[in-house]
Amino acid sequence: MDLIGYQVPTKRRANRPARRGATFHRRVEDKQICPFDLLAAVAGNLLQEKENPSSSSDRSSEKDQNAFVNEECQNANKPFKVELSDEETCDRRFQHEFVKEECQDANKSVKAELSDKGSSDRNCCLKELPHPEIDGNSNIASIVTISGCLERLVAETLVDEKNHNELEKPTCNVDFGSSGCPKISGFKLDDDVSNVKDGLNKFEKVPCGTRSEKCCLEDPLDEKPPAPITSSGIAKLSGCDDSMPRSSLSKGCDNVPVVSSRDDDENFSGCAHPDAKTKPFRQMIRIGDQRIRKTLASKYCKGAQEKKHDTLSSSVLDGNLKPVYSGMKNCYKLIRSESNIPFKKRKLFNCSSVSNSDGFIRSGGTCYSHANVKNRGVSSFPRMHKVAGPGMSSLEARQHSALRSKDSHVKFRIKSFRVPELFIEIPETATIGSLKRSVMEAVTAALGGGLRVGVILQGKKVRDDSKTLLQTGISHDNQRDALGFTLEPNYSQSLPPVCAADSLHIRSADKPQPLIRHPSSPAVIHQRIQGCSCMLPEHQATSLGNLVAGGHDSIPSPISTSVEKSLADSRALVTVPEMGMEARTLLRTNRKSKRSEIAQRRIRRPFSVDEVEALVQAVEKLGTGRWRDVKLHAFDHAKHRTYVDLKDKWKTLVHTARISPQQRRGEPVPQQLLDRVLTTHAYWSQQQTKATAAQATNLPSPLIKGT
DNA sequence: CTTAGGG
DNA sequence: CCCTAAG
Repeated sequence: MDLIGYQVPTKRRANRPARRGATFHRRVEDKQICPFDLLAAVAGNLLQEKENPSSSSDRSSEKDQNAFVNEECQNANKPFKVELSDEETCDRRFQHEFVKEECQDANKSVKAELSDKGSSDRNCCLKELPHPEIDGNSNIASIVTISGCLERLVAETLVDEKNHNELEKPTCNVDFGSSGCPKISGFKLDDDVSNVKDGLNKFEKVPCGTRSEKCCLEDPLDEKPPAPITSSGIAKLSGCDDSMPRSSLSKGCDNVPVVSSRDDDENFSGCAHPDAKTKPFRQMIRIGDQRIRKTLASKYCKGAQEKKHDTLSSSVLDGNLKPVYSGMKNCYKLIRSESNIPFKKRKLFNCSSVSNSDGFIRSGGTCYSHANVKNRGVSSFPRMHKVAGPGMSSLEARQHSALRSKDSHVKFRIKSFRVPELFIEIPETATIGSLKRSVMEAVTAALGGGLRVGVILQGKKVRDDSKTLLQTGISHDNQRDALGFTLEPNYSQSLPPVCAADSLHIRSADKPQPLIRHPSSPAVIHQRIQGCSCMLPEHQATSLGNLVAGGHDSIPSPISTSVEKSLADSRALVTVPEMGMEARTLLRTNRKSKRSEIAQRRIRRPFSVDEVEALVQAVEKLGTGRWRDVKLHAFDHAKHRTYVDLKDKWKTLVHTARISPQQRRGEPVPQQLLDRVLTTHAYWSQQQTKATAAQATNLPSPLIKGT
């Protein structure tokens, strides 16, 4: 479940369903909307829709219009308006809560300390954003999201061990951000570690997926200090919205179905209490994504289904997990977490998604690690790597954690890089084997395509490779908070591995639901299966079971595992991005860096000789101006080959045929074929000319004829 | 949505 | 491959 990374919206074209999506994205980008906001908005919409199903369609368009407009809530009139005054706010709050829980035993006064900050922050509102895709698309076949797309690496800087505070700081600092609240120090968990551990222990047992949430808190880079969850805060929250669909977002501490509606206030507040919090919080954390998904799902599913979800989630989560916590925060948080990708979380995602066979187990481990991290995270980083455990997939690149020394050296620890998200679209009728192969291809392509590392500082990409760290400003502590690494795919991939069979569309039963997972990519939408909601439980359970139980045996290939997971995931809740997929990785340290997102281009798939042959044959028959027909005749099954692609290929073939063999690159095309290309091209060109001439001649006037 | 072309 | 203008 956690596998899902964020999804980055991709631009799509022709076959690609998603031009609109692209537009959407652009808008987002243009507006500089932050992914989180977007996510929040989406969540909000979903929720809203849930509440007002009838209006959803109408609204969608409306949303479209308004959508990203606001960095603030412009839609005051909207029934469901949630605003996020501050992205960070949410996080803070979230963290804050977290902290509280953790610290409560210890009697830490985090709350108090943080409180001042908090007042303003508390309002976490989701803006209403449009999620165009949601409305529109629905029929997407089964797309599997293999992995989270972005992997972010976070560089952690460690402080000297000497200074305990320092150690803690990294985490805290990050969280708090440059804003630098001294208060953060209050955060120290060291003392409390033991207590925390207890909590963590539970945590550890939990399935990995859920855990990721925790990471958020830890994520040094992204997170800000939690806002105090003081009563006022709570009040605010509730205040946020009457309209706010908290219910959907949050579930009470109890098992109330997410769907349930607005009774959250109580729950919410309840959560606030330390007692309740602890559990709730954790649960919530774990549930994280699931929760969200559930929520979304819930919209579509009514009543009974909801229960299932809950059940599911609980079962999945170990039973202990209850959907707790109140919603907005959670949702938001979740959203954010993904977007922010606390590295820890990412890690989880990575493991699950990308990792191999033991993926799950592994991820479990990861989670574990998270837990550990948490404990230590606060206290000491060193352990982090432990978490990774032996089998991290190749995908993960671990690095050293860094301690900043006083000397001029800057050390970084990169927990892991994630493999860009992979999307696979495959017919439902495809075999598991083909699915595995597809995944393999996708992964291979992704890895083989080349990745590059990007450095992000203070939310900005550092493009000048010649600058020194010092010049860049990385040498300072404060800097580290803002330092991030990204793995940037050189290409985007959309795998049509199973292209042979076109993807089938989702059955009637399924309804796609769009979710936005990835904040950074504004328009990521996932599709969910309506029926799915019901199914979710099963799927999840199944998936988990499989993972847990079967993990290894079924592990033929790492990829397969991940795929399966993802599959399960997708089924469960997940949404699948509509279109293409993008793979990209992004890391950003500061919250604002989210924007950095890149639309990726489709993966390059050189034409095989067979394809060229088919193309030539089709063109010989149909001519050069009928690419759509050519596509239909010869590449109807190859989803990844659009008529534009065919046209382009023909263009290049003609060019290739005209140049000397020495100048040709790539897989050599039989000269014979090239000859046919030239012949065909010449023939059709002539035909075209003739036709034109004839037209001119016949229709207009003799004048042209003369010419 | 298709074509046609330039990038 | 992508992006766009045009039809």
